[in-house]
Amino acid sequence: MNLMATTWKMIVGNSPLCSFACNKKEPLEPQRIKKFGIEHLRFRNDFKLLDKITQRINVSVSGSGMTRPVNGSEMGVIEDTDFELISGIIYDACKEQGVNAMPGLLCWEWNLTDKKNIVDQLSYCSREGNLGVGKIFHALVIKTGFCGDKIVDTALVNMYAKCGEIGSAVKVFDGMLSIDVASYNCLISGFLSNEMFDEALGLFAQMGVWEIRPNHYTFSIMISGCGSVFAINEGIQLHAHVVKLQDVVNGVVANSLLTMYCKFGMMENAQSLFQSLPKKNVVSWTAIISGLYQQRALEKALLQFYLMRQHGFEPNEYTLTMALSSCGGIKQFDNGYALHAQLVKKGMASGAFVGTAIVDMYTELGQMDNAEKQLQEMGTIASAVSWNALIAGFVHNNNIEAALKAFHKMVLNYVPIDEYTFSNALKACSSLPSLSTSRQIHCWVIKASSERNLHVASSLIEVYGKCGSLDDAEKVFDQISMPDIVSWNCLVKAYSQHGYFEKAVSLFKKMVVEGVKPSGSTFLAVLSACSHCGLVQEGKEFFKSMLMNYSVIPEETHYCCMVDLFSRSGHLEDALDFIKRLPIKPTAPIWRPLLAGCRCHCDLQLGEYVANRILELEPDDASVHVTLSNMYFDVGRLGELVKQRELMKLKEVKKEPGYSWIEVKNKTYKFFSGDTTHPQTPEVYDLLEKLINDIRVVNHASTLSEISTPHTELGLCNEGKLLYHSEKLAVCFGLLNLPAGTPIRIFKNIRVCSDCHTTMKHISKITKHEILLRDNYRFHHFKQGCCSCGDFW
DNA sequence: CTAGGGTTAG
Repeated sequence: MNLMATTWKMIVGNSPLCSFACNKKEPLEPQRIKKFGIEHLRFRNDFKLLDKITQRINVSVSGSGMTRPVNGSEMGVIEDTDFELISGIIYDACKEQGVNAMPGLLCWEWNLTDKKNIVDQLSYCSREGNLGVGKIFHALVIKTGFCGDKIVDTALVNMYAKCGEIGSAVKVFDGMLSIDVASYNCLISGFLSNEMFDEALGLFAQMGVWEIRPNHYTFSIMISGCGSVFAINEGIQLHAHVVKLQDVVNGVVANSLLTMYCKFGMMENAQSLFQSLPKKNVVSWTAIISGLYQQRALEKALLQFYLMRQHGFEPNEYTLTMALSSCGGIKQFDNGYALHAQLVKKGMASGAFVGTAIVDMYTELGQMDNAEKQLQEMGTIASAVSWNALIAGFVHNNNIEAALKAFHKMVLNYVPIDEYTFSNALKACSSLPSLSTSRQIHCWVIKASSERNLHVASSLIEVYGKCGSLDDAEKVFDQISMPDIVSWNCLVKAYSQHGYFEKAVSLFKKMVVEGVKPSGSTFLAVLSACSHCGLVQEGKEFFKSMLMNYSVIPEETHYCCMVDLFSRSGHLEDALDFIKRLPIKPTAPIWRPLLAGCRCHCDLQLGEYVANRILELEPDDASVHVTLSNMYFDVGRLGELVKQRELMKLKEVKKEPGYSWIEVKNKTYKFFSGDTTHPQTPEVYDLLEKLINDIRVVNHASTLSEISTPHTELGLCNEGKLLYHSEKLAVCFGLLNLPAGTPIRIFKNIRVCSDCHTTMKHISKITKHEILLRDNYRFHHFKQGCCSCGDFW
């Protein structure tokens, strides 16, 4: 206990929870006692099952050997000979409820007149959460006249509380003839597990009124409840309380305090409490490891794990999963392997939880082969969670094909699909992006009634946004009852990505009105819309309002967006000025949009300056040389162009992600993606043109991007630039400076003049227009003339 | 009647 005794006294003195010890009132009033009989009888009408059973129970009329249906006044008077009959009925009812193996019921050795047996059965129902059977036993309790017995009634309270029928628990509790601390504990625990913290607190305070002293059970329950609902004040008061009543300080209470502080994130308190524990057990160690783990203090968690082992405690499944996950999180390859090896040795590696944690660890370490192998080794033990971890791993590691394959395999293996699966699979689709696959999954989502799950809905909005199906995105959004910040952001982003600045802003305003505070991502979306629409003034105002009106602190990405806003619109000096006045040291990603702006607006001098700044920060960045070489090409300085290309090649070779591939008819062609306006191999052009229907555009590590029809779109690209154009074919990359993963659109028969392919605006217009006109992905055929120069729009 | 605890998604 790290606080001074006086502090505790102070807290105790002020605590409303500490009143019980001094607040003496009358014991139970007589009315309460009278009431109880009626209360219990009322249950008969409350429960269908109870009715059913009372109808079916025949009671022999004493001495006559005849039976007739029981009536109300005879409740509770059953003769011994009827118990076998009742047992049979209960057995049948249990079977109806799908309970085949009620312990004790099958062996028929128990006696229904035995109170202990009934209590045992009720506790069994509590543990299993089997309300139906519990109610049958309640009926039996009434029949046998055990109601009114303190222990039986307490067991009933417990049963209803644990089965989630808290109202009935309260009823039984209110009807109890005499109440002791155990009954209170059961109901308090029931309130807490049904998320009724205030009621639990009230009941706890009420104990004092009846002069019932809380015991260590009570404290454990209450303290753990405080931890779950983040009731810091109450928790500390209870701690004070426990210190005051030294007789209740035991290991269990101390452990619950420990856990509570961990849940509050008050790790210093937890640590000092932990140090002061004379007898630490596995629970204490687990609590502290878990606390550190949840604070994402993974090194510390791992250290604690090793300390635990040094102190001779055997780690269990729980500690092991946390240890594995920590190794993954902080990329401790060696420790991860060592743990895995030990687990294999102990035969624990294929356990459901530990096994999944191993899968997850390998995905975090980027070793998807090992992750997949582990999943295979788990065989049928592998749960939906294990599969989800694998799929998410593939998505994170940008292997979309493998992610979808794993999803498919999951389905083939009859692993139940859940909301995590949907979310992961949709994420994979949005990386392609593939509208047809997304729609298929959406159907599935609807069938599984998961469309209101926030994660799934947001994934759907995202994927429809990526595919350009803004109507669908909006429809999904409208179905959400309580959209949260992420769902809002997805929708704002969808509109922003497609250049609907006004719509994005009106959504922004709407979310503010509806009381959702915009986040960094919201501003990113809005700023990027400004940037692509050339709205410099609006962008500047939004940027200003971030911190001033919404207290969102701008981050690197926002700075990039602002630089892009200035650069794209030709305000190169403003961009430079903005960078120079940043509160942080400018990074390469902040400089890059300015370099792109220099190219578009033909400022070679500034371009060279910016290029050097980027190369200072990231000497291996080949794309800088690509841009520079193109700029030299533009002004005809071929000597320098060649120099840059040489530099570029040297670096690109080292940096594989600098390449993309185009796969045509199973042949793969490499091309440069650093700057997509860079001339490609003529061979690639020819094939593109000839085999447009077969095109597969592939980027970076992924090996497959599905193109379902020639007019759907997919692909990944950094910058929205015209990749290639001719009279017959134009491939536009992305929607202008959008993140990797933005769709590539393929247009046929577009006439574009050869000058304007460098201007961003025109592509944005093509894209926007195409989307506006899109009707089941039909092409839009452009008229004669250039959209940029010919004032087509 | 009581304490503890892990893995997956937007």
